[in-house]
Amino acid sequence: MSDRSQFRAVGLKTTLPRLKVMEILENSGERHMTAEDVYKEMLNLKEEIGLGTVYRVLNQFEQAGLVERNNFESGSSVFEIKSDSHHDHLVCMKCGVVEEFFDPSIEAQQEKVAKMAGFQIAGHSLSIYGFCSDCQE
Amino acid sequence: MSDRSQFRAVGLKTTLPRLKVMEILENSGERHMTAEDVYKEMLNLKEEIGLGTVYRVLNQFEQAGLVERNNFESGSSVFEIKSDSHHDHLVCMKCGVVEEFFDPSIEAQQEKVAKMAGFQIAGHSLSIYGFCSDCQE
DNA sequence: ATCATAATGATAATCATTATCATCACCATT
DNA sequence: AATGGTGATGATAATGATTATCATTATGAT
Ligand SMILES: [Mn+2]
Ligand SMILES: [Mn+2]
Ligand SMILES: [Zn+2]
Ligand SMILES: [Zn+2]
Repeated sequence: MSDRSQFRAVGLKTTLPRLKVMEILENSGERHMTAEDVYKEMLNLKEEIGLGTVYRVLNQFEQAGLVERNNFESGSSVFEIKSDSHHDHLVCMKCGVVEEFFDPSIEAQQEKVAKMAGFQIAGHSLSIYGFCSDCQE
Repeated sequence: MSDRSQFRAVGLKTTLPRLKVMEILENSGERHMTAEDVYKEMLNLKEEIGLGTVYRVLNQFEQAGLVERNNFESGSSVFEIKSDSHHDHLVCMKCGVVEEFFDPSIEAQQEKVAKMAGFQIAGHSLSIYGFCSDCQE
């Protein structure tokens, strides 16, 4: 479906800033961008936008379930288009590259752990920090 | 060993602020405190200290391996005395209670995932968010 | 085309945290 | 025990990320 109809579906007006932010998230090589990243890319593309609008729009997209926020220990949130399938992350502490993975047995064990503790799971965040193959030694 | 000798072992002078911060981390019921939490508790106990000093000292303790920092998605870091054994966390999204767990099979799977991706693991952060047994319905 | 309403952007404000720096306290040495 | 060099402290200002405000503007239903 088009961004236009996506927006309509979640009750957000179709505006140029929203279209542009979504377009950047979809087309930029980076799958995990900070608000600042999006803003700078916007300027690159000669688009006018306020940084505050980028933050506001990203929050709305998150609320609406269109994007996902992740907090790697970098000080600022990163956003990515929300896909139908869940995944967790491997983060390189040198070059910053982020790899995604999904491990069914880890997911299953989390359920068990939560049940054991009497917790009703709403979500989880698993980030493995280390050095990617290009950044060792 | 005493805090005094712990400090000496990592090259930190034994000062009143450091002793007090460590004491609060050891004796407060809360196992996961923000810098602000520590600061307020300090004031409760009628101790003079600057908030900046709390931040500084907590960072030094972290650097020295005496305390551990965790970033639950709350906006501010929480600190706890570093224990010899690693653990991960279950965080209640309503009352904020934090439970700790250790699951060997999850730990082992993480190693496999990292190996598969060519990553050399340095650490990881797993937080399960949900509702504790007291906060459901 | 009109118009109520939602959205934008410039700006100020907030929040957590860190940097500065003059003063002070710890502790090895005398 | 007194001294002195160096590390530590606390008041304050600064920073970085993010959010709030609000007058102006754009959207979309009519
Ligand atoms: Mn991802
Ligand atoms: Mn813990
Ligand atoms: Zn790397
Ligand atoms: Zn609870």
